[in-house]
Amino acid sequence: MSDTPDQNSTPDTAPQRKKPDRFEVARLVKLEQIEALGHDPWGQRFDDHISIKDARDKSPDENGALGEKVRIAGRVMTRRKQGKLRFFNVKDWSGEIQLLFSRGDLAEEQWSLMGALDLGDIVGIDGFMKRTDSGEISIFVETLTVLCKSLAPPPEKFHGAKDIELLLRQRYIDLIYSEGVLERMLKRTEIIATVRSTLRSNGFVEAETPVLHAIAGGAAARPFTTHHNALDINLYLRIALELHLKRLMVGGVERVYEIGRVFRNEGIDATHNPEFTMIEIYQAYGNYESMMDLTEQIFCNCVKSVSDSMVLPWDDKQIDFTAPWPRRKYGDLFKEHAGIEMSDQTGVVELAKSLGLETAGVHHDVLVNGIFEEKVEDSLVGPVFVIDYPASICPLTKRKRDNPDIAERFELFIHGMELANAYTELNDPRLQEDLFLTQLDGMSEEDSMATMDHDFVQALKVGMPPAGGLGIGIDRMIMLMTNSRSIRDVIYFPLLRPEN
RNA sequence: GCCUCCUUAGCUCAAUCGGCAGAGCAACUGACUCUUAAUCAGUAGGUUGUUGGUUCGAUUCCAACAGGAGGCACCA
Repeated sequence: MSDTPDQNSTPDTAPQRKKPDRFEVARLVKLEQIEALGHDPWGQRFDDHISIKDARDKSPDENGALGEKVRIAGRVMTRRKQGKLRFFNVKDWSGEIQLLFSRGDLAEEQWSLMGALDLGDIVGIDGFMKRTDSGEISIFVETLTVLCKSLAPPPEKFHGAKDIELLLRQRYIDLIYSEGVLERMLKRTEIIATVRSTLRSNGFVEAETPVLHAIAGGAAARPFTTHHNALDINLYLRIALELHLKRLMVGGVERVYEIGRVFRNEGIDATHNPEFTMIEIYQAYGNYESMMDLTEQIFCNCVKSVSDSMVLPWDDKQIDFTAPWPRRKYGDLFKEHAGIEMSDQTGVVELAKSLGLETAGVHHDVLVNGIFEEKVEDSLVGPVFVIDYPASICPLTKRKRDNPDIAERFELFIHGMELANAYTELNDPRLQEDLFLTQLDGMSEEDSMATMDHDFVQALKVGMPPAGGLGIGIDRMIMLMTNSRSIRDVIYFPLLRPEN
């Protein structure tokens, strides 16, 4: 390797500097103008500025009046010329404000510097609060500081960028120029902070468990696989947080949760991204009913953190989060919507066939659940807890003491979407071992969670207290609380196929 | 993985029943001291996603490929 590579011998395959387009060329000219005026086009530390929102609050009330001196920083969004007056709109993450440059009042050098600004540049401003003659809250600029030259042109100023692919690939464009995108993502942060504070106030501690798993357990999903070179072993990206958190409960961490990314190698659509954020929460000496209470508390606190009302808009509908939420038995809902008892062996097979489900050699409860998903889930407006699932499809769940065919499990549904899944956790190691070995008829290995994890069984043998466990799909929860139709609206960088 | 649809200037969109590809914004040049998506006048800006095919001629028709959207399947 040479420190002074011969540029003439650069092979064609070497990465090349991208040639500036005509827009970049025009902006580079401005950049040189800024440098020629003795300014740094890339800016420096800019202390003691206030948010644009706070600046706006300092505005004088009377049109034409000059107010107090302020310092702000932000990105140039729009620009209007009116002879020797120039108006700029500048935005930071708190809001937007108009700047007013006056040729007659500004130093000649400053006027030239302003002339080298482009849409998208980031500027620091010292000036006086002012209301213009038409009443617009503005800053009458005294000193302009260039903080960052933008070399790429912004999207169309009125319609903005509309191309979904562009907005997702260049999410920063979406954040800057699409109405409400940044605000929505900041709400996400606020909601997750509220989840944490709610759990903290209930005595839960946060843990970090491995992302790389030797056995991808705790849920039914196809995992991503990877390889560790030094150990020469294949590993899986986790599909759930469950089994490690339960090991922690064995270890005496009595109230524990993790907010973490999990990975499932499945299809992508409005409610599925290959990597998504889950929270799983475990409470020793609780059960699924205590987890329902906790679920309500978490959701309600989160709603309060982003809204004044417990009723949030959802498309042309609404969601009323006011607790308590109904708790409906799986079997009752099944009978209500399917018209038959779920214990009706022949009836279930006939109904499954009429719905086009494969029935040959398929376990009764698998058919029941297939029918439930077809006939019931979409009609669950909620919020509603569906409780008491068929035990055979719940291999990590404690059975009801008086009925081993029913598992103490609930799922939370809102507008047909599954938001949470919770159990009274199975802590009988011998039953757990049996269930890991049980391959339900008609279920693939991936679907059945029947992956033996001897170490987890060993942990249960050491002894896990009776407990409630709860998992919530954080992205979906945020979708509901921000009226977002797609999971990609609440994830900064959803997965896209790479270009080229 | 399967089906249908989409891809035109930096952005938002037109148009071509197969015959020189057009606007607005943005850019550039001027005029304008209270404007606020859009003042006025002018200039420039295109391998119509890529590669083939049909044709005198393809941006338009056909095929393959790439990326995207919706639906199905899978899943939370």
